Amino acid sequence: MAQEREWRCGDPQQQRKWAEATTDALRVLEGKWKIVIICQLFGAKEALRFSELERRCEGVNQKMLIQQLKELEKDGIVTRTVYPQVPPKVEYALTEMGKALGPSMAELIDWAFMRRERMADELTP
Amino acid sequence: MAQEREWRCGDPQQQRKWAEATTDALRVLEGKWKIVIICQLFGAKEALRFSELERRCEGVNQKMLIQQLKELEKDGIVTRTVYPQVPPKVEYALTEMGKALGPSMAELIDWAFMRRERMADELTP
DNA sequence: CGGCATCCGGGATGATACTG
DNA sequence: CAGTATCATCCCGGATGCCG
Repeated sequence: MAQEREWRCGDPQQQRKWAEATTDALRVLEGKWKIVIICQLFGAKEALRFSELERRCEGVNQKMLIQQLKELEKDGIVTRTVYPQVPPKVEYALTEMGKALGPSMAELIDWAFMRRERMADELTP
Repeated sequence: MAQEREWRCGDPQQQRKWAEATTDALRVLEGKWKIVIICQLFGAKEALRFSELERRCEGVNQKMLIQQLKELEKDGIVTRTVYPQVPPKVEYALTEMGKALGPSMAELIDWAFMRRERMADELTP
């Protein structure tokens, strides 16, 4: 949308260039749980507590979740807000840069549903 | 688009349901190079030779590329075509399921460009 | 020469117990 | 509740060899 897909041309030189750009940017999303985390934060439409995030990212463990959240925070994708109270409360939300991933995540979630439907179809033809 | 984003509602029960669906589907994209591979195949608009793919996925090594391609093939995302000739020629292309990831990958690539621009802006304000 | 397999070291990931 | 610490495991990367 923003780029009008001007990058999708046949010029090898140009392709090499955006290949580099994407590889570089995708490095931020590297890590087993990052896309899952972002999808969940995006779908929730609001900040999520650590425990809630942990519940939604099925199969993740505390250590990994914390680590990946730290990296996402460092890369400017999520914000971490601490509420000084007992019991402790920490919320995570998407930054502007993180929210900009929204369209992509939305399409990804649609794909997930489409895929699940097709998988179900194959079992009952 | 396909789902009209009907999944993006406030109902906790519903959210838990699609959280599970997405987590499950995203497992297919798990692996350090899979999204990069798909992005490159999508951007190329055509089948790519192994060596060409290797060149475009900057930083990958043969072993990893082969492994990830095998998993993607097993999960029905890419097809592998062998041309019996010397020197050997093997081409990889997206399946229908793989092409369905197009919109998401396109948005992802746009995000990559947007991010690169913003990173450059921060260095020269 | 291009595509692919195998062996091994190091770093990422996971399971569990523990703390403020 | 939200982390930290420790140790086991597995994925990843580099090097090397094979085969048409």
